[in-house]
Amino acid sequence: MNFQQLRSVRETVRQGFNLTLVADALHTSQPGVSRQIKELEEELGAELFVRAGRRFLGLTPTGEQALPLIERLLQDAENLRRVAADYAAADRGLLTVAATHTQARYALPGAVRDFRDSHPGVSLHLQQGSPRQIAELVISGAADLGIATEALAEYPELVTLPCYRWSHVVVVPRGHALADGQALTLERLAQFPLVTYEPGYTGRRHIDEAFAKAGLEVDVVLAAMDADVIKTYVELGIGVGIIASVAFDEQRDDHLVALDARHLFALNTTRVALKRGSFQRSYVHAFIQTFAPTLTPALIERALAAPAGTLIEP
Amino acid sequence: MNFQQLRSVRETVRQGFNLTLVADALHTSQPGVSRQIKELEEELGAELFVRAGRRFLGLTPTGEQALPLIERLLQDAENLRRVAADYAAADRGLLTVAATHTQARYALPGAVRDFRDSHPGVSLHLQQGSPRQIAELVISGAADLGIATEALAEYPELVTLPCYRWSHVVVVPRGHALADGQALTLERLAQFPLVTYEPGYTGRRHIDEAFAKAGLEVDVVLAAMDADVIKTYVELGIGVGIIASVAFDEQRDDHLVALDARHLFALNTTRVALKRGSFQRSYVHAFIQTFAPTLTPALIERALAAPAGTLIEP
DNA sequence: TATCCTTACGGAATTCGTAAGCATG
DNA sequence: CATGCTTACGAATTCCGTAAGGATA
Repeated sequence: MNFQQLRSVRETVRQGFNLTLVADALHTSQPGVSRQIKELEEELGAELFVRAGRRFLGLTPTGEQALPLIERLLQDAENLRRVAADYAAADRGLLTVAATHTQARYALPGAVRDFRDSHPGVSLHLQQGSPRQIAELVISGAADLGIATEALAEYPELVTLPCYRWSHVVVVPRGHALADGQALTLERLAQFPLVTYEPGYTGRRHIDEAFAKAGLEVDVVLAAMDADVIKTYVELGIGVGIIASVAFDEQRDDHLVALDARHLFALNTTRVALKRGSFQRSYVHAFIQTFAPTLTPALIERALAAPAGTLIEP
Repeated sequence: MNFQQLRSVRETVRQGFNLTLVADALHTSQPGVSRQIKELEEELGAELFVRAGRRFLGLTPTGEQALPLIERLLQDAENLRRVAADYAAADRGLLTVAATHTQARYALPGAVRDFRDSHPGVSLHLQQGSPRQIAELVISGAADLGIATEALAEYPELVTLPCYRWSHVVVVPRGHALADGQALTLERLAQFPLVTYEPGYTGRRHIDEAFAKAGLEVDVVLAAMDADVIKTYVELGIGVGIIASVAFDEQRDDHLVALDARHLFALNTTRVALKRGSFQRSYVHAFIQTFAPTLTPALIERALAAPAGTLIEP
């Protein structure tokens, strides 16, 4: 039994049981992968994969039970490397953060600046994507941590912890009818065409839920993945914008007016996600605590070690 | 990184940092072990062992943190083999039970007979030893499970579960002064020379505690590791015996009289011990449930997966 | 017939044990 | 000077990629 065999098995599942893709992903030859799997199965004395002739179709019951062990073996091998790397040079390395546009653009800059000052030896990579892409990046190990408001908590492979809560604001051009000082209600809002986030992004779910609960039909004339795009179209008069409050900047956005909307839409919680069972290097802890001071290393380590389903929060 | 390197590290710790002993234990050459460790340290970029010149003295902080990961890696490799073996031939294999003499002689025979009938393909090895030896056998992997009344719960590497409770009896030759029908008390007992178990065996702790609590000095003229020896000397008139109630057989021991002593000494709990984090083959679960029907596979698996310190009992 | 896995083969790299060397209590 | 780890070296094994083969949708 060796790690290359285990990697081949894990990657075969990840790549949907296509050994050719596995070989590409592992930067090796396809017959090599074929051999790795065959030799592991021979050593174990049991087949891990269901085959139809020469095609791989899925996992056998043995494979189903073996896969979590294989995942943990490879995770622990990675953890071991991290432990050593952390002792060898605690303040040098690579930190890959996966975040949504909103986080990367509005929430992270402060933490990134502070972290770069305190950890000049760590090179920081910022990956952007949808919440689900972020989750996959963290699960696959391509990113050390993910930050998003949606979806992350749905993945049992991830440990998520709350960073901060925020609400939406409504943005309109100066002089817009909604900016008349009267109370903002869902009913009034629903009378205008709206410009807001794509479904699955940045609290869009809470927006839809609020209107649905009030029995209101709304006209979303334009949906975008980030607040910059939304604000641009609001400035053009296309409709009324609904964006995260952090995404509004009094000075930069002085053509617009922001109207508090926390009484209209449920509060959102932005969460950080780490791969369950992973060991995190000290600078990863440092970064998270810079971003969300309540998330101490001890708390995070406890959450990482807990089995799926356990609730550990500050 | 490969498993042989990890095995070398684990064994080096187990063998007290003597590579020559490690080589023997792993059935390889001493320079081989030396190389495995060196290459792993080179790959990790950190030293795991503290050296004084050419001698190994102990673990570095890196090594201290790495060791639990290495242990779990090797355990999971073993677990993977067991999963596969169980699917390949669930009813064939080797079951090694480590137990004290008392358990092996008086408690286990029924379970062993039933298990042999139901699992003819499993060859059963019975290892005997002191509770601490039993614990070490299970921790090292030389035994699948351990059964004893003492000490097992002290090892964080083990998961222990209660099998049954029992009390002591006092045994005397027929016609002995204590067999006069009057109530048995610690005070009366303390007037006679005693023959009982060695310290650390079969509830001896509760015997000592009872006398100590009553402020009584006792004269243990002979201590033995098993009830057969004790009974033999009681028959010879050397003293009054205190043994586990299961160890008294009305018919076989008809030269002796057993006097109930459950009001004198605290109840004892015999426990089964498994290595924490291990996967157990189905016949191991079958054996345990034959011995202690309350210990279901689901319960045991939950206990095995729990971190040290968690209490999971029926 | 294109896709996908297995088998065959040969060179390269790795592995491992023996023998010799060296430091230390 | 005996113990215990490292280094050196050569043989054996293992590993891996290329090329060819066979099954299936």
